[in-house]
Amino acid sequence: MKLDDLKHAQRERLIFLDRCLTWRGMANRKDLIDRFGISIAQAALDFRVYLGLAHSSPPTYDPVRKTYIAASEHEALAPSGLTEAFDILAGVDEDTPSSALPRPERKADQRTIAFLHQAIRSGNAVHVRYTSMSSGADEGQWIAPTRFTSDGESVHLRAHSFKRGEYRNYLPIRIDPDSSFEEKPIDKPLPEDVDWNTRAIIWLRPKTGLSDEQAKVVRREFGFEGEWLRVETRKALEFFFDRRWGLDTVGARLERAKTDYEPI
Amino acid sequence: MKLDDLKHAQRERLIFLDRCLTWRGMANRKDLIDRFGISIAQAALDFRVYLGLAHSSPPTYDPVRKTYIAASEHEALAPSGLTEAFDILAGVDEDTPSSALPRPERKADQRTIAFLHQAIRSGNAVHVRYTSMSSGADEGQWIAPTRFTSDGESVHLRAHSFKRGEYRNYLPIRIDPDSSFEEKPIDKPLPEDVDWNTRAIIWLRPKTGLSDEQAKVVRREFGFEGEWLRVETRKALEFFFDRRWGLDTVGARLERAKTDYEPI
DNA sequence: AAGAGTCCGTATAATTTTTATTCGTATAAT
DNA sequence: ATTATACGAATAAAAATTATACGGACTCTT
Repeated sequence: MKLDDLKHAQRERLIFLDRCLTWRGMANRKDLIDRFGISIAQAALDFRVYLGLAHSSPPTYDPVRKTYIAASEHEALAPSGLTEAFDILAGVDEDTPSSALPRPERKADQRTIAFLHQAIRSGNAVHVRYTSMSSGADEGQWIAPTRFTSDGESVHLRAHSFKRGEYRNYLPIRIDPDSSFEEKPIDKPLPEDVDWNTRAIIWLRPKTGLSDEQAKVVRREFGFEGEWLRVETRKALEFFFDRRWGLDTVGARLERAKTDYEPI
Repeated sequence: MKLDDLKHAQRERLIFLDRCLTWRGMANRKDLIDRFGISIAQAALDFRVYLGLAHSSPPTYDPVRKTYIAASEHEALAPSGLTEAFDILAGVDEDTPSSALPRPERKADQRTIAFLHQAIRSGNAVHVRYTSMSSGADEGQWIAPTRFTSDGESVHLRAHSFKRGEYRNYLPIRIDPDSSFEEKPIDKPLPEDVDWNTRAIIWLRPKTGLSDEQAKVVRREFGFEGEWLRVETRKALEFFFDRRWGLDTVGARLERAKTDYEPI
């Protein structure tokens, strides 16, 4: 019996349960009931299924505290990062501001995104008017969108620009919603998107100048033991890396050691 | 009939369906089947329920393209931001690197987090050894944890420091996993966490020096019409704001106009 | 020391959700 | 014409979930 053998709904519930045990170290049927709106009986069944799955380090019921307590050597069924599981730890008050810092949410026009998605699917070129920060609004141009990407901050459109003769990242929000979005087939095959199909392996190390003690903290914080932390992405996204990881700020605690490229 | 009247599982499916229609502009039963592992029959039922709910702007079936197409004035049942719905647009290839830039994942020790969570729940003080970046490891100290917070990058612990006599934000990863985590009741009531209970209303405007044209783009990008963008958070989290929003970088396109504080 | 409250557990039947299966329609591609 | 792929609808069977009732262990209050 494995987690994957279960139906989607129950699997979701058990993963939630697993995270409660992992990060809170405790769990109740009530947790499941509150989160998923199921009955007590079903929550009890879920617990029993969970106990069946967690044979390596099963939680135990503590009658004094009236909860299940995770084993001290608890092994998560579906490992998760702390950031990912933050909602499990954060108490939610409806009225007051969240306990999470609000993120800069980029807006986007649904219709525009749907047009672009459509063009990607059909493999057509599409006509858009694009405003770049530097050169201002253009007169309209044909681009061949290939996919959406994300730098963690906002969503980008990866597309071949016929004007420039290369692949570029576009911000959908800067596409005029009143563009024609006219589609046309691509006459000759596009060149390969080399940067997309190149793996960028970035090796990071604690910033030069940190004391040994500090470097040790940084290593622990980012979870690497040896000299370097290895991060893998695509060359096409590498441009966003330094900003996303804060390497360009004064308080940076990591710096690049080297970068390897290899075709995918 | 409303979305909230449904059971959790079906609601999840309809929200997914809603997002497909919103951002892709199209949806098939197959989308539901692939995502949730349900049967064709159930997917068909879900579609019918969705059509019943979306009375204001129902999608229509296009027999030529063999899909449902969102109405051009489609109104989302459960509005979502583009970032949030990115996974709906991103094609997932198992083997190749993701189309999203990897984020710096902070590690954390599960056992430590569980101890802290426990202390928060019971309202006890807890003994920890903390390593700060500036002053190095300490000899151990008592803190009274109150809650977890998040700056979007990593998770913090909000706690009253007896040593400093004030509330502070701690990084759980910097707590020595071999701390005693001994608990003791708090003898006299803690002072109020004023910064936590103060609302910080931050007013942002397009950065001085941008052209009118550029300012217009910034306004559209962050979704505000008037002079300012209003963002609300807690004073206790304000310290992280500028970095999170990139206001401290050279390429910043927003700047603070003013900040108002009011008790919550 | 007794009683209330809360968590747990089990078990049954009733209900709801989901599946499996079959049949029929429309469109496009070969 | 045939095949393939979308769709819809209807049925019975299977599975998941609920409602309900019962009992045990522990804590807290009276």
